[in-house]
Amino acid sequence: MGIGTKRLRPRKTPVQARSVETRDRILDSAARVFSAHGYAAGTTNRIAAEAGLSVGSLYQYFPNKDAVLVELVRRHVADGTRHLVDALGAGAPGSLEDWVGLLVDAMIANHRDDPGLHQVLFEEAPRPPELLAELHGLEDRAVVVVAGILRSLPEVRVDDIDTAARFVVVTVESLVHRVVATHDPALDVATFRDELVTMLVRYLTSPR
Amino acid sequence: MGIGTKRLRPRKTPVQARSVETRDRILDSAARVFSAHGYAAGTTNRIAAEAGLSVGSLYQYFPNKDAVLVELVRRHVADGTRHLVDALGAGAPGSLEDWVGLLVDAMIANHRDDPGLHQVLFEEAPRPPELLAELHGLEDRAVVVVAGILRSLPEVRVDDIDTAARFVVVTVESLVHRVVATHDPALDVATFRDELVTMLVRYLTSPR
Amino acid sequence: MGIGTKRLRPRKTPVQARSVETRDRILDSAARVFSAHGYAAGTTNRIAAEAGLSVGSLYQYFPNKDAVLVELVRRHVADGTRHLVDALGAGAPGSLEDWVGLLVDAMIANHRDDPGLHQVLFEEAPRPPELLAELHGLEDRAVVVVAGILRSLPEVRVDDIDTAARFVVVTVESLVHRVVATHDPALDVATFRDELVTMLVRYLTSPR
Amino acid sequence: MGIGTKRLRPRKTPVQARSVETRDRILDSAARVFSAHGYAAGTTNRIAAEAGLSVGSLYQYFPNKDAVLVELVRRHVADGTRHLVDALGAGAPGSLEDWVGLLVDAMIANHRDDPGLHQVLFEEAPRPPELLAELHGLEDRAVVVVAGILRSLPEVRVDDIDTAARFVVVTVESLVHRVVATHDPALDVATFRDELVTMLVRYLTSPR
DNA sequence: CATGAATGAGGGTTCATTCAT
DNA sequence: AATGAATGAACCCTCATTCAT
Repeated sequence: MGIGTKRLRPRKTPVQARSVETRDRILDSAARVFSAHGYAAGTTNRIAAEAGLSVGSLYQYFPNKDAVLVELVRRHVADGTRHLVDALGAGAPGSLEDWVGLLVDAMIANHRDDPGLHQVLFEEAPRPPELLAELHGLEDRAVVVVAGILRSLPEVRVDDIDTAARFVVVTVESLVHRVVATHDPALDVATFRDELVTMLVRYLTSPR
Repeated sequence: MGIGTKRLRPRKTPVQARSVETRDRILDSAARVFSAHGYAAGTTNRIAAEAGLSVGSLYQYFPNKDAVLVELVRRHVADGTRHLVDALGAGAPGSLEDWVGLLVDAMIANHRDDPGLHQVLFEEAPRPPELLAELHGLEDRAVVVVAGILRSLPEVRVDDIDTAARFVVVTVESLVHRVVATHDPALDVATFRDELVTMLVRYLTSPR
Repeated sequence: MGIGTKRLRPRKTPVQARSVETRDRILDSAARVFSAHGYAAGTTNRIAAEAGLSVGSLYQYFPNKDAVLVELVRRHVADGTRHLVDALGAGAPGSLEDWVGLLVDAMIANHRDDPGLHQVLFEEAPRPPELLAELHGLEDRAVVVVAGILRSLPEVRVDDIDTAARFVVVTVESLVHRVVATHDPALDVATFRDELVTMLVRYLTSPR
Repeated sequence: MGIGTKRLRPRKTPVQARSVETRDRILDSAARVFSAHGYAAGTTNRIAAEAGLSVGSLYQYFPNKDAVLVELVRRHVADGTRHLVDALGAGAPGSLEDWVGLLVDAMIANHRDDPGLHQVLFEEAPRPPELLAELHGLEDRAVVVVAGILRSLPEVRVDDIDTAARFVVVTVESLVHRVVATHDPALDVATFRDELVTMLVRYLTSPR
């Protein structure tokens, strides 16, 4: 399901430690190369060279260029998820504002790691359907978590918590992406963060 | 002014009706081709063929592929601006909610024309600095307009109207883009629109 | 003979004054364009534009680009011949050294008119066989003239006057071309001229 | 040094025997193709095909078409230099006439290898400034060598040996080029050679 | 497993030439 | 005669992918 297509499945399931390490090295250099040169100019030769390998070797770990991309996205998403889980799962922050702040900060952190790479991965590069499906799945999980939190907070007053949760997730993701990726000189990240938190809190607590 | 670089300036300034028409036909087919195949696969030959011309003719109207793209963006932006001006300038809608609704609807209309094209134009394709500058200029103008409206409405309560105006503009743009471009099965456009309006109204009117 | 090929014959024999004038205008601009941009970058469109015409009109006076080139060479050669005839036919200069000086100076004058054009015409551009034949014919005529002069001068002592005459013609042409066309910083034209005259005089007068 | 521009530097410095061989094969076929078709019609595809390779391979050894040309010129010049050094360095030929004959013969040999190629290389094709500079350097070195020889010969009587040496070098080069490259039916190479030697000897030995 | 030379389809772009007006 | 838009073959070059070693 999803990633089952033969075209994108890794050629070998890495069981030996050495293989895993090489695979990761390739992904790391792919990240650097894409981030620095963009998707189109991120050639497989460049990636291999950056990893200290020959192209041939790269093709023993990934069936084609897109597979590298997909794996990169997957890794990036996993990192993001970990950021979020770590942040939200750390303890009971108390107020809604605290929760929302946590959410926004985690998302910002996630994008800040490497804005260039993020832009390539989520805008410039072609995203095969299996990737989109996976991203939607991730969004769904995030919505579930957020909905759970919202339900636990008495100050939250919305008609439909699930809808609100999804809207919050999408909003945070889109806006953070927009602000970190675009280098908008008119928008300072700190004040942006505060306005975003304010907006979301008001959205979730205003009386009908 | 703006895109003054020789590299991207249209090759002939069309004065005769025939030329203008051909130019537009090229842009129309470019829109269709980019939308259907993406930027990289949208070859100049394909665009020309789709327009019922030969490549050579395309290059009599545009100095290179990127210039076609730039012109397309510019046309798209002009359309969007017209949408907005028409909507906001039509009359005095009265309440803040009406105004915000107008803004959101205009933006949705703008994206709905051709979501695929929008995605190519603003994400996938390379955007030369001139274009980015122009887009920032557009955003600035929108912020000025919105700030003017906010200032005229007594129910608006924010610390800094300019910051709020920019935040509103960016939010509407980003979220509408996200929802219309991405085919998120879990997000219905109608309810999304209502939630967005609600959120913005609350953001702008809640007591501090 | 020679220029009889259909491919290069001018499309119309210009009988009306207007036509002749336009033809010349085209050749003039071709000269300017070739000289400034080289043969490859001297496009027919550029030539026509420089002449204040459309490409279509150019093709009513010349069947193709090469025909323009050929005509240009022919004109250039005719000018050169006139230079030479004027110089050598002016009167009786007397000594061999005077004659040789005249020959060399005429050749230098001929090249100096437009070194860039000369280089394009005689090096860079493709020279169809009919052109080569014509140039050889020109050389032959020059050899005859020079041989006549040599024969009339008592100080000339060579075994075979015809061979010597041809050798002189070729030498003058080649060396002048070389020095004027190439911008050799180590070779001053004035001293070069003197050395050349000296060399030729010695060649023609030394005792066996 | 010399051709330092990135644009023309060979793509890989060949260290393995295989690579060197392929590189040479490409240059050889480039020589054949340029010689037969001229520069403009000597397409990279044709060159690659003639070498039994695909275009892609050609571009692994040379960054662009001009780089092939430059390398060809350099090789040609190196061959010529070797010809000359071998000839002049072989021993003490004795008389001035012997020396001059050696020089002329070496130059003829150099051009005879492939007259067509020579014409393309030094006339038709675009010569980047780096190349011109290098050629001037070569000329300078030749002038130094010739001047040294002239100085050692008592029969030489000229005012300025350096000027004379340069004049001799330029003359030999230009005339040999002219005669070998042009297929002048009226000029037999053997008699041309004798006349040239005669002329130079007289130039260098006649009493003032 | 690794290497890197080789492949070749395909892309952007130019320009001599034609032809409808 | 003149125009200039239109044509399209041909060019240079790139890069994902393969394969002999």
